[in-house]
Amino acid sequence: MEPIYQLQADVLKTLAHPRRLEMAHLLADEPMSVGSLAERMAIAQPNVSQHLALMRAAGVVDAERDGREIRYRLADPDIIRACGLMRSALQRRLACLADISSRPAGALITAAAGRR
Amino acid sequence: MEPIYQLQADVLKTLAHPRRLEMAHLLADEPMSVGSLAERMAIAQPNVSQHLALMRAAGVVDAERDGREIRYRLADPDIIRACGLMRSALQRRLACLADISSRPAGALITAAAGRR
DNA sequence: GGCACTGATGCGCAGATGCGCATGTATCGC
DNA sequence: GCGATACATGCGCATCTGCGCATCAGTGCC
Repeated sequence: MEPIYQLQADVLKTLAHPRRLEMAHLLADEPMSVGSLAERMAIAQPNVSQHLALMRAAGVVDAERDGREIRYRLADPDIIRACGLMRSALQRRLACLADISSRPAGALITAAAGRR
Repeated sequence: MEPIYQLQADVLKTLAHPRRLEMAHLLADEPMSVGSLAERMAIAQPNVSQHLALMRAAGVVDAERDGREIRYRLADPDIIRACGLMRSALQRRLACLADISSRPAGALITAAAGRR
């Protein structure tokens, strides 16, 4: 199997979590400290730290110490750009769904069931 | 939390597996039956079937019966296009790495993070 | 109907994930 | 050095995944 699939799967797995996705989104706007992220997202600091450690290991974000804070930022904007494209596609799909919401689901998002 | 993050996380999670990624890649080239996929990828048919079921539930692929075969194809090429963009970005990173060093493959990701 | 073929599903197990919680570690001001 | 601040890490637990295996279900052909 092409190694690129394994690498990409690792990166995707890292991004495949709502909170990490939101983190990436926030960090795309501006670099931020762990505490700021925890506050903005209203979740526990150790949890934020763990997610960031994963993203760091996958090369999605970079960390840099700044005084007693540690500022995280996106390591590769291209990756998150691709993410943004996907999000657009999904939003089109959501809009389309909302448009004809009374339809035998079929192809479109059984995950729409996921839309809670 | 924005619901779009949950939806996208579900799709990403579906794609975050080397085999499913390869499947998506193969299906992007041409629609294919379960058996063909199993043969091309040299993995067991039930395994292929399970992966396809997941991708189908996430709306990544569509299924259509054709005689006694069932042909799968990509449901939303845009999503896989975004995937392709990400892959390009990662390949650039790989190339950059190969340029610099001959490290053990396991260190690739973190090394890549370090290199940027 | 009977049979071969194609694909789906159920089961069990080993390994991975996400989280809360408590605790460890590095930096700054005094 | 000491305390406070800002993150990281280890642990335990409930849950989820991926896989092999055996088996079930739908279709076409005789």
